[in-house]
Amino acid sequence: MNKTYDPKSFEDRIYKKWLDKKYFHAKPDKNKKPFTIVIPPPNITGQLHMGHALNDTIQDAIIRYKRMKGFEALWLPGTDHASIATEVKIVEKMREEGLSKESVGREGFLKRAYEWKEKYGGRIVEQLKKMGFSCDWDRLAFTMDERLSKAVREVFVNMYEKGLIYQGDRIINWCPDCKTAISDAEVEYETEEGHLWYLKYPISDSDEYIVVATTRPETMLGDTAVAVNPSDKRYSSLVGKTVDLPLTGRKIPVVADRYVDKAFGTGAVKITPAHDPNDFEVGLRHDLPVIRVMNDDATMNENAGKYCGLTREEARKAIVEDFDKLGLLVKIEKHEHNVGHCYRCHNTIEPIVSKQWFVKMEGLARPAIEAVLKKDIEFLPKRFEKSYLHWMNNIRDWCISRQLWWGHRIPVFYCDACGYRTASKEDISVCPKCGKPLRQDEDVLDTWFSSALWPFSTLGWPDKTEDLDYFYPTDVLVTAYDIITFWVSRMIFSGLENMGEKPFSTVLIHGIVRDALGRKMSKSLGNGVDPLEIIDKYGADSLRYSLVNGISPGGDIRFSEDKMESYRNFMNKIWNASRFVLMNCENAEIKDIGEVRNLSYADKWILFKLNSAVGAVTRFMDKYEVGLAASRIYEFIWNQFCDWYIEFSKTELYSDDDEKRSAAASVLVYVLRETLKLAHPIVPFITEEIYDALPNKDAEDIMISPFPEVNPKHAYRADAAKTDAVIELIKAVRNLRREMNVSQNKRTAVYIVPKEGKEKQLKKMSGYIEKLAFASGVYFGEPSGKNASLVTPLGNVFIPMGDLIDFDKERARLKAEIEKTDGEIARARGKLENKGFTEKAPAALVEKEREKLVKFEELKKGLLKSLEALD
RNA sequence: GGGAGCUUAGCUCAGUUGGGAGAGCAUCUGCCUUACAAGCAGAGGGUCACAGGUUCGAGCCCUGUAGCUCCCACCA
Repeated sequence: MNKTYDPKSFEDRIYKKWLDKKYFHAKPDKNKKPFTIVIPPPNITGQLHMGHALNDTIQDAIIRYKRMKGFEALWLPGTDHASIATEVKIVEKMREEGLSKESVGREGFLKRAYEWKEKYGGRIVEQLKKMGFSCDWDRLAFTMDERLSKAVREVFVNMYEKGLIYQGDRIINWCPDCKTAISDAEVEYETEEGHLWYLKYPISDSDEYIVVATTRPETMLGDTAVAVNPSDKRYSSLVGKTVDLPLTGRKIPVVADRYVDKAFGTGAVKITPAHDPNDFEVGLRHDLPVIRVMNDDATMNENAGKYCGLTREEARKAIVEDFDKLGLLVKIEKHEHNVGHCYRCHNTIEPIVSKQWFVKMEGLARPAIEAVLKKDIEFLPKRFEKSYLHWMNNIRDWCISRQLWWGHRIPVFYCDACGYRTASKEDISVCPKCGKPLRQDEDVLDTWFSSALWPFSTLGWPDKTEDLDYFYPTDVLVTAYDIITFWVSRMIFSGLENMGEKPFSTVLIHGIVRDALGRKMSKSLGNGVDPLEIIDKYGADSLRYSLVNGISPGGDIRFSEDKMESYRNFMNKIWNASRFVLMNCENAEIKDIGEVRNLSYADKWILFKLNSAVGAVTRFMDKYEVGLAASRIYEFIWNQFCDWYIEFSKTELYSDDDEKRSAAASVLVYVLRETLKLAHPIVPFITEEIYDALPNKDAEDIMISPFPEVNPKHAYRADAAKTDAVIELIKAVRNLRREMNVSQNKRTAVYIVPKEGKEKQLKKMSGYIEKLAFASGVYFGEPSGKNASLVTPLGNVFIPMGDLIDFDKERARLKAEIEKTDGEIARARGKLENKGFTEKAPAALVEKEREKLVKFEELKKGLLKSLEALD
């Protein structure tokens, strides 16, 4: 083995081995229980980023754990066509070549899009493999695969026929740059410094005016009413009258509507149903006409009269100037407000009335809410249920049509000749009514429409497949909190509606990966970190460990290279501990753990500690607490196995006694093997590489070995406690030496006067004490002369240090110890004198406190004696 | 405007049924001890945001306050 951990020398080789042996492939097996995860499909636009690395490391840890636990574990991978995101990128690229969508046409565009998919979809899969993820690549899915597209059409047509999908003229969020509708969830609001214009609208046939306040003067050309609050006395006389809308020559009514806030602006609002969502609602209530004054590119249209052709910004300027000229501009105030932006291109959204397809949400939301309320589906951590429920409870119909080309084309066919319209699972070209040619809807579906079906479309639905029967519903869905509404909620109602069954039982939420300063990683900031570069530098296992160690569900994590180094060091620690074990296997007979006789205290100690680590890690993994499992493994490997057991074992390994050597080496091999298995779900490469070199393997490869179980034969609680006490003694001696400024390479004799009944264990473990407390020898009995001394639960310890010792220093140290002990005694007494405590606290706790008091009183006695001995 | 979360060592964060405050990194000191200097041994460092309350006992439960973060809504 190499002297240091060198991941590049084995990671790719090991991944290839797993692939060759088909270990990732799952198939229905009646003798095993299924465990299924579907991957949140990465977009084909991008490459692997830290968010994927985190998300998928959690999933891989869970799926590998379940696989080792004997489940038929399926992790189903795939990619998302990401309709708008991809289309934006392709258009950008075409623009660089001097091309446009129009110039290449729909077919030419789609050809390019599929080429893009081949190139980038393939790249991201390769990147996932670099991370060591155990996805079943035989089932790699893509949202626009023929199979998945079939599911999309099935769902669309079914819902269309049930009346759950309808087409309507409604106000939607329009992105003038992407030239498509987007859903409410795709709008991001940002606070902007704007203005509030106060405009005079003359009341018809009078000298009166009503003043309205608006942030969007250019939309006044589409005004079809002025609204005031019904209870607003200032305006009650005007309700029912009309105003002469300036610049247009139209007369529009003054209406009363509760939506108007009396306190804002002038308490009078201009109503533009075609360009404002609230106004649209008001318009419906009062049956107002809808006048669109803008084109799809946000320039003014023919309804804008002389302003036709201007951009919205130019029109605003011109209209305000014209109002001013007419003496109708009252004032302009600064006004901070929120403006919607497209989540893809970041241009300002224009609310526009347009004909779009919608999913009727009310009936779909109800069972989706129920499923969570009755705990059919559980969120981890629970608090995210609230935001899910809040969203579901306030849901509005989902706009699913997009004026794009890249995506699932809406399967609705129109006959222009006879007006026939139908949704069809198959492409049809001739009108069944009149025989004339049919025209398919030009639009495509929202990208989330297909990802909503992911948990079952990837398993073969709508066909009744064996996979679907066996693996659905899936078990846990792992995702960041930022797509709960986009994706998780839509999978839930889609699963319930189409499968009649929830898509998963648990939603495990994690946070997002931030940079070292806590900022979101983003392209514009340029603070993103490429996981592949990190893998290149530190290895995939180090990266995986750094991402999950210590995380808690729902929490964000910060990424820094400092952390990377410490986890790389941990990998190196595992590597070297293993190297030590393997080196010592060479001249000792390795027996199965059940065959080893005469286990030492240290052996029993580590076997006991292993058991409790296995128990804890299992409990954590069962609760999907990967972060806690990782920390527990770290602690066991470094602080127990390496720091203590390996050091203990050296006294046996370097002895002449074959049997002792064999026992120690056998325990080392066993504990290492079980530890590697414990860690394998998180750090698969290094554990596989080492396992391969191990004698006494329990499987062909670690990946398919059984996960460690608590071994009931190793319940050595009492023996472990004895070793713990010796460890405490060793630490006390080290501490004392250090305080006395004894150099580490200077050995000192250690004398022990054991307490009643402690002599046997101390004698048995004196070799450990000698080695680990830097002793020249361990002797029993009290040495003559003056010494530095310690009072420990096992007995009094004396260290004669001759001229080295600084008696004043030792006196001061003992006095400080005594003072500390006095504090402890006072604390324990105080507690025990408190009747409330002795009467109400659990008896065991009170007893424990009594024991402590006795212990500290004895300690003080011993310390006083030591102090006296110095005089 | 509504909701959620956070505030613990210099930094990043754990702390799961309330019973003597933890880790990693950083800092300081000493060690090339034949697995590992990507290491070993030791040390310093915290009124657990603040104020009340419940309790024999609160980092943990309740109420309030302050600061920060995020989500939802989008009053023109």
